[in-house]
Amino acid sequence: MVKAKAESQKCCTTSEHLGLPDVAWAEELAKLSWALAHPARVRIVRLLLNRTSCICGEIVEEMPLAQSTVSQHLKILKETGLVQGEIDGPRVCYCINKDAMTKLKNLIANL
Amino acid sequence: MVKAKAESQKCCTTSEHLGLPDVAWAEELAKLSWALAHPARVRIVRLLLNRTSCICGEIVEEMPLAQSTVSQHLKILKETGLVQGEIDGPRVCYCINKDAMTKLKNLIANL
DNA sequence: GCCGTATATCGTAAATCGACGATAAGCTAT
DNA sequence: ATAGCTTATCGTCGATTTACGATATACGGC
Repeated sequence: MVKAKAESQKCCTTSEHLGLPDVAWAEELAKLSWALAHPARVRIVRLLLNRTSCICGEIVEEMPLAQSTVSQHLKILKETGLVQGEIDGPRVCYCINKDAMTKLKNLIANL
Repeated sequence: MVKAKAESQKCCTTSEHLGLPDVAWAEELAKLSWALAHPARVRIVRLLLNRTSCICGEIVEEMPLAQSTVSQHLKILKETGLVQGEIDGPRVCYCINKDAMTKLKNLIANL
C-alpha cells in the first residue's frame, strides 16, 4: 500500500483536508476506498449495515465464496477499521465501526 | 474484478440501491472505490477538482512518479469514468466527470 | 479429558497491480 | 517531411490480491 515517503514530496496544493496534509489525507482515503474496492467486501459491509450485527457464519452463507476467502475479506475490513468483530462463545460477531464509516463518508463527501 | 455469475446467487437482502439489484450495485461501488484505492489516483482526482482542468504534463510534475506510471493511473481513472480527457493540440486536458463523481458520492452516502 | 462446531491461518497457484524505461503515436511548426 | 514536444502503450519485473483446500486454533458441551 505504499507507505512512508510521505514527507519527501510536495503536496499537490497547499489545501488541507480534515486537518491532514494532502499526502497523508490521500493515503487515508485510498486505504478506506481500497477496503471497498472488491464487490465481496462491499456486500459484507452492506450486510452488516442491514443487520447491525452478524455472526461470521451468516456472512459466509450469503456469499458465493469459500469460508476461508470470506474470512480473508473480513480480515481486510478489520484492518482498515471499517468493521470490528467480537468473540461470542465459539463464534464471532461482526459489526460496522460507525466512526470509521463516518470518516469514510466525510472524506468522500468533501472530495 | 469477478464479473458475471451475478444471477445465480441470492442477494444479501432484498433491498435495492439506486435502482440496482444488490450484486450489480456492489460491483458498481467496488469499481468506483477501486479507482480511489491508490494514493496517486486520489491525489490526481484532488488536483483536478482544484483546478477544473489540468493538462497531463502538470499532473506528472506534481507526482513523484514516472510519466508512464501517471499515464496508467489516468487510464484507470478514465476507465472507471471518474475522469475524462480531451485532446488539445499536442497535449491532453483532463477534467473530472462530475456525473461519475456525484454517483460515487451518492453510493457512499447511501451505504 | 475429548468431540463437534466455528473461525482463523497457512500454503499455494493464478491473476492483477504498480512501477519503470523504452518505444510508439499524435500533433505543430518549421 | 522532419524535428520536437506531449502523451499513450509495450514489455518486464517484483509485489500484492484473490481464491481455494487443508490445517490449526478456540470454545462449549458431554
